[in-house]
Amino acid sequence: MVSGLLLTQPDKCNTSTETHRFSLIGQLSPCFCLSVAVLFPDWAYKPAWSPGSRQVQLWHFLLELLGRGEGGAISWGSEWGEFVIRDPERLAKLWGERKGKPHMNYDKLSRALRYYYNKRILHKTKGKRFTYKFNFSKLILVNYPNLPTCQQVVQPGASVPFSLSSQGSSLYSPQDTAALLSISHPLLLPYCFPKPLPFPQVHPIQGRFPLFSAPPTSASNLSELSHLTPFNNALYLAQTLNGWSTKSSTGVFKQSHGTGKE
DNA sequence: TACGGAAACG
DNA sequence: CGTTTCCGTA
Repeated sequence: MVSGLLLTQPDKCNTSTETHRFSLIGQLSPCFCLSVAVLFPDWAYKPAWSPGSRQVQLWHFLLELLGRGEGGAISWGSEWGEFVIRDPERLAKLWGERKGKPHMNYDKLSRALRYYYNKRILHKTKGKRFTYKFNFSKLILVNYPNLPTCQQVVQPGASVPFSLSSQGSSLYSPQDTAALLSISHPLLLPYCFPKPLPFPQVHPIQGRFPLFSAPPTSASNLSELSHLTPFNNALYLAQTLNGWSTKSSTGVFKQSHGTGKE
């Protein structure tokens, strides 16, 4: 399933300059009753706000707003990972404030969103106005050491990456729904903030989870994986490589599988 | 409303 | 590099 791929060790080491698109990590937590090695894309791994380093990226910001159910400006859509920008200009203003760009507007923000298409972070939900979708479909959370139990992970009523309102929730008891969600899409954990957080402060996750403080920097060999201490690596996101069929309809696939441009 | 090239910026 | 800015095009 995941053999034969370029691997990186998600801790520290900065010797190699090798490019790495995916990183590999240990095993799923026993919580998921599985034991598999999984890959995750670097975009999903990059820390939101490392102490001294990286700036907030737009998708971090979006997840933050979505996670704390900020309301008005943006909210989850009906499908998994889908979100709707309810007030584009307000969202742009918030983003502008965060980035210190007072002249931010939706035109510019949406350009930034469009740059995510090729990076596979987002794609557009066609036909639905102001509606985009995160590439969460194949994301998996693994190896979450401080993970209490599945039930505690996502509480009923917590913000999840799709709206619970109409569908599904009637089928399950709140507890079941919570457990179900945490299993099927645990990725959202870090973004399900119990309360609004002031951004540059210590992320509640950050202290506990190395993932959010130490970006992956180098490549390592499969053999080195044996040195990986599962419990040092806290929260991992994974994506299978064959996921993701976005632009099939239009047929215009710009930079995909070795097909030269032009 | 949405897309994407191009240039510029920090 | 990840946008920001601007703009022609559909």
